[in-house]
Amino acid sequence: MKKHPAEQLTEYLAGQGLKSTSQRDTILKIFVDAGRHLSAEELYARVKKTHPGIGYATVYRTLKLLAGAGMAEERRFEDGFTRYEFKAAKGHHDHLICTRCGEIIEFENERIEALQQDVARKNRFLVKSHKLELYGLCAECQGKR
Amino acid sequence: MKKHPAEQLTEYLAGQGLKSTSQRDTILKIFVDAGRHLSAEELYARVKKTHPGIGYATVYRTLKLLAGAGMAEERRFEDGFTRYEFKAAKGHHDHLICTRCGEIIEFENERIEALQQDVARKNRFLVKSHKLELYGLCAECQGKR
DNA sequence: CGTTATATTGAAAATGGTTATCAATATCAA
DNA sequence: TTGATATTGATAACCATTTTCAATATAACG
Repeated sequence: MKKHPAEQLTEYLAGQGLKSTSQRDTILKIFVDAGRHLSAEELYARVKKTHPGIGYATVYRTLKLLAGAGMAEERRFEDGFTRYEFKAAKGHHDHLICTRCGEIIEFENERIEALQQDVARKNRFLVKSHKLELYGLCAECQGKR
Repeated sequence: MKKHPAEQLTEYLAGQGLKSTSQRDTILKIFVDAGRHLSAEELYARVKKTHPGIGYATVYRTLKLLAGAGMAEERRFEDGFTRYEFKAAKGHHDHLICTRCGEIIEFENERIEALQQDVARKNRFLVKSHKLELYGLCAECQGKR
């Protein structure tokens, strides 16, 4: 049975001998509700609106914590920004990134994954993870000049 | 007729109304000779050995310049380091990256590229560039614990 | 319940890679 | 040569992210 993110976090903290705090719960909730691909700064901005008392560092720390707990993934896109993505139980996926408006579209393609394994095999390489990003213009932005 | 990198750079500089300098020539030569995937810091270290007078900033600036000239490509890998890759006339390729020893193996696979286009088409996305990186252990490192 | 050891917090300082500043210098067209 | 200007080296500035540290909150224990 799948648990709420909040419970997941609580269990993780207990298991690690760490403590539950209202800040962590708050940040997690806002992170999950916000959708995906948030930078620490963006998340902090959202947190600040309803919880002005929470500090910048705590947002950063919590994001790292969530990554450690396997609940968030840290991603560096080619534009230089590091963003975090909430990691539900859903499978691996890759990204289409619009370089004009910043939109990020997710996709998965198991044939590509299979071919990646072929490549790895030929190089006697053991793949642990991968990253595939296609940069260009989304449908919207192709019309604009 | 293909030109030496040095000539390429000279032509680019002249075309842009910029000036040729011994520092730029030196840095370019060392960059090209060094192989690929150098960080600015690594390149600076090599430059310093034979040309202690050349400054840190000049290495950074020259790398940016080369990127602007289309002679180098800036790449951010997931480990957080930005590296530059000398860009010869050779086609696009992707990377296998060993997370233990840092080795970087290049590969190309046109079937993967074709599938990427399929994905893009389905999303009405116009791909300008892409990045595919497989992280894991190289043959060497799989043996070690 | 209080107590207590210790994890966490917020604010601010520190860090690390990269870029900007600036006076001195080199380049190149005239 | 000269002169306008691009470039350089040293250093300060930047900016996102981390670390530090004293104050505070948490959770286990008595």
